Amino acid sequence: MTDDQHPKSDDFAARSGKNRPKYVQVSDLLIREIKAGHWREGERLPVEAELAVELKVAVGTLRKALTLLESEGLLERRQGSGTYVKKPPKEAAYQLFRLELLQGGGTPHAKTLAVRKEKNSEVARVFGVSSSTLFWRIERKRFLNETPIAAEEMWIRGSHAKQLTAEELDESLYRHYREHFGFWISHVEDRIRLDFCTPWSADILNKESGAPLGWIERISWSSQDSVEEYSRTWFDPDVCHYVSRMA
Amino acid sequence: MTDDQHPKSDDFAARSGKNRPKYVQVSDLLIREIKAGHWREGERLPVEAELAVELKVAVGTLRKALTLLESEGLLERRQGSGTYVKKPPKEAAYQLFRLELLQGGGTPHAKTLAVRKEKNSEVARVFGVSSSTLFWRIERKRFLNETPIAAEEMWIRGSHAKQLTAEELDESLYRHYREHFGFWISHVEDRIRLDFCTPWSADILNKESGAPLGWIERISWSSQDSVEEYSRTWFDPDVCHYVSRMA
DNA sequence: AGGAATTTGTGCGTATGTATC
DNA sequence: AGATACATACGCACAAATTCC
Repeated sequence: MTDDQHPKSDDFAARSGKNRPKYVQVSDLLIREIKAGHWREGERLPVEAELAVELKVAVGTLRKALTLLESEGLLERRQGSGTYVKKPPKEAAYQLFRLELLQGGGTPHAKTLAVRKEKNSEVARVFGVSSSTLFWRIERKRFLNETPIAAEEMWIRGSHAKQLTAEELDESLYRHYREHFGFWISHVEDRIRLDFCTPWSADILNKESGAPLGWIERISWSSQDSVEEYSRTWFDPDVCHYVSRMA
Repeated sequence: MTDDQHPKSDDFAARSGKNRPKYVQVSDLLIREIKAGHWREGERLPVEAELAVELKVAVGTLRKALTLLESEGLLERRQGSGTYVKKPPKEAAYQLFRLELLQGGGTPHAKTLAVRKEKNSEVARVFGVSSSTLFWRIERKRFLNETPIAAEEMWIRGSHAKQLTAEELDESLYRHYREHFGFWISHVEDRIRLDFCTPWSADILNKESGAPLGWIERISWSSQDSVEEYSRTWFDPDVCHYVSRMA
């Protein structure tokens, strides 16, 4: 870290074309260190006093950077204990799942029905790649408290795995992505429409063909803002509904 | 503000049974001042140095309190200018509206059909009040780009107005609440289900009775976490869909 | 247009409280 | 109980943005 109190031409500022405050530069530096694997998930960082000396900044400045990173979810700070690299949320497996039983709640659960590699020009358009690109297509049946509630098909980039079978896929695909493919979903966009039972969904949901269904089309992005998943979920409106909270 | 650096028995701590940090006490104090109308919306607060002296805290401590209040959306701080009491967002009229045309987008627009005062025990339960409480019930027709897309009925507390007619209600009820009733909606929860055209909704949406419809049940809270609105929206799935983004 | 005054933002350093180990 | 580590609090100097003349 450069020691000019109000930097005007250090490395980062020069590259980014901006005059970023020193505490932001420090936080950027720490982000790079963490992503480069300098500290592992869950590992404790050096204590503030040490790190401040090492980076040649005042403790207060370092603290501001650490606080910023904590607010962004990359670090966890515990008084009396230390500052830790935060693990991607383990319990967040179903954090982005928005279906609930009509009476409220329910524990999500999924069963993989089929996995195959294929091309799909419509899906390729969503991902913004060439229509000859191969995707993994995964079909699943979803439950809340053992009640079948939805049929689902999803696509991810074929490049993530050479082989992929139903057996090796986790309950939570999001966790599988993180632990086996090295990325994780940070935000999604859902469109909820109305559709009708096809023979496929009727079979899975045990409904008569042609009955009305809720239909969720989801695009999922990684924290780098790249599209990493596209999915379609047909849910049975007799047993569940979609819940959305916003501020 | 008490001047013990690490307060152990000031007014607030005594009342709350906790030892709150001084900067939190300061922010609590400022919240009370603002709510009491000591400073109006948009008005500038005294400069940091003055306010710090007045409250008998260090400037840094005051700054931490002000930063906290800014993060909570009560204040706005502008370098070189001052610290201002934030006005509730004007442009947020349709911020919480989540229906879009199937092809995407569309400008929201609403027409009030009927307004009347009535009791409704089901609605009273949502508000958490006695079932004999009177509510205003407002029926509206919603459009996107002049296309009729939804029929809506909503309830608000009867106590907000003695009289209320369709003519005096704004396009945006949320704005009307803010400007005439003195509260505003800060967060909502939607449940999206499937329903079918009733004679009423069929008439408004120009559909045949019994056709499937999307159904949104919404509970809206003010920033004080009190339920202030309950609404039901039936939307035509042939022309629009519900969109939800989350991180 | 431009410079001075004002006001918040950044940065430094230190002392002490409080939670954890 | 003692050592360690983060949290709070104080105060000062200067930068940057805004305002005003």
